Amino acid sequence: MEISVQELTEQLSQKGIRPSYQRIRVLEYLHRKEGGHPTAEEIYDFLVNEIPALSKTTIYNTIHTLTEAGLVRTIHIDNDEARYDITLHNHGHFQCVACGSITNFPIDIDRVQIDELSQFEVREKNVYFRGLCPNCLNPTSEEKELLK
Amino acid sequence: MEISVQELTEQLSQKGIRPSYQRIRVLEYLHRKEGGHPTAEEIYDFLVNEIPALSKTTIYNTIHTLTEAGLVRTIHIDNDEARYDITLHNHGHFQCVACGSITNFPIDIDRVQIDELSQFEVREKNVYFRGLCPNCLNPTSEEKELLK
DNA sequence: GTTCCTGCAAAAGCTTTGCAGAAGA
DNA sequence: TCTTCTGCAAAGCTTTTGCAGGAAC
Repeated sequence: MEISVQELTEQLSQKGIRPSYQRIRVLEYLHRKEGGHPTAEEIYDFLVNEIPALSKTTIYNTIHTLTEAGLVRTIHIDNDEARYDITLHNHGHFQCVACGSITNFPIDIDRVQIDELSQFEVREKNVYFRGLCPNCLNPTSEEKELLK
Repeated sequence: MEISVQELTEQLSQKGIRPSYQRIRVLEYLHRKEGGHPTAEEIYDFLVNEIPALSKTTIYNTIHTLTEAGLVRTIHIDNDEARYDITLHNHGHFQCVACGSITNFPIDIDRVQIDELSQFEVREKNVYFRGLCPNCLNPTSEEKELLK
């Protein structure tokens, strides 16, 4: 389901964020790539085609703003690059250690209450699994060639 | 409970890792700091006192070796620095967004099975919560002074 | 003798910071 | 006019890489 520019503008305004063109485009990109966990680089590479003067600094600025507002979630699953996604609940991230791909999976973590954390204010819950994805477990004969 | 050098040596040998002095000391440090989630810097700063010629490269080399062997777990809870700990099961990590401290909490994640991941080989499960720790939620009057 | 390990120096690469100009209220 | 935002350039920092000397087997 496409989200309209108007809806995005409202989302930003409701959070007290000035709906600049760059911010709308970043947010729109993340909505379209929902579950795709793009890196800052990927967001930049795509948007710079439409906004030639775009700076990577703006990507970082924007992501920080959106993250603080709770519209975007930052994923630190490995050490290479941070990844970003619009905020979704009740799902975890699986990263393949071979190909690096990230897959969402449902997990009912939002309902989990930890007695030992009763004195803590939990604002964000992340579940990261790592291992091998089906593709890397059973590569096709063609893929096996490439891996040689 | 202290772990002896002999036990550490055996742990390494069993994994096919040559039990060099540096590796034993790193592993020993992580055992002593169990649940303390030290950074590479902290490990280095402590051990360089006893091994003056120690290099940070060796810390990284050693950590990688120990991680691959499954003796150590790497924690990427934020973007600043990786943190390391000896492998423990069934616990999650809570990081305070104010003071940065990391607290372990028990969570029965190892038993969790996700139907959607039946085709995946899950090797590692991490649970990261973020929020405010009790100390930062209710700072003492003295601490409030410091924050001004 | 050969393989593995350590550590120095330098490089790599993501992210942040400083700052000036532009845009918006 | 004053605040906020963007983007260029440079810096910051953790981690990795190349390589040579040394240790272990």
